[in-house]
Amino acid sequence: MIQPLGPASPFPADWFGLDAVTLAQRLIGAGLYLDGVGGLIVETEAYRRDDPASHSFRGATERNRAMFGAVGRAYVYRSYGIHWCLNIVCDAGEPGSAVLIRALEPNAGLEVMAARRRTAAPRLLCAGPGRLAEALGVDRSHDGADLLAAPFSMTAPNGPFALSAGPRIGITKGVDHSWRFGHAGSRFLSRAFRTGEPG
DNA sequence: TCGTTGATATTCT
DNA sequence: GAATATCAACGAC
Repeated sequence: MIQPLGPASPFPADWFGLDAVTLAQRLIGAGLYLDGVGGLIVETEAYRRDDPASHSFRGATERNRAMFGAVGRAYVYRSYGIHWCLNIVCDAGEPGSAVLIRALEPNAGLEVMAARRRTAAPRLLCAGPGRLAEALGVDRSHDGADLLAAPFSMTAPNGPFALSAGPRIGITKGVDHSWRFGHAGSRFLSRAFRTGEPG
């Protein structure tokens, strides 16, 4: 569990101007809430414009247009026809980057999440991008929404945290990058990391 | 605990 | 038509 060291402080909006890999690491430990329901980010993945695994690789389309818009906004897409997945758009000079939020350590609105997920096991509420979106109530209506304005809110990480890194999950291209990051040893991850070292 | 598989919508070829 | 940034149910051990 991530132990709070003090009161939550606002998330620094200028971090959204960082490149996706850096932001993906800094987001670990940050709070993410929708209508007050959510928790602390424990797992992320970075996707860049020049990255064959990224939805933005072949340029802007109707689906991915949020990735080419303002930073700090949500990019929400349908995964495998069933699930919604939530990204945070960022930009280090060239549009088309985002960080996929893969898992939260839930700490607010546990009852609401349990009802939406039809399970009360905290470990299974937000462990995976599809589960996380279902628990928070994220859907297409949130595509393009500002993560620092209602109904969303974010808090700064109360770190530093020990990070794990490894290859991204579920992709067939760009597998040579270790752009998946997590809070080392967290039990709320979608999957364990093979090594404990950041990369 | 592990591996396999079906469900399902949207995008791109 | 094929592929997909996933999940849960199920059966074999």
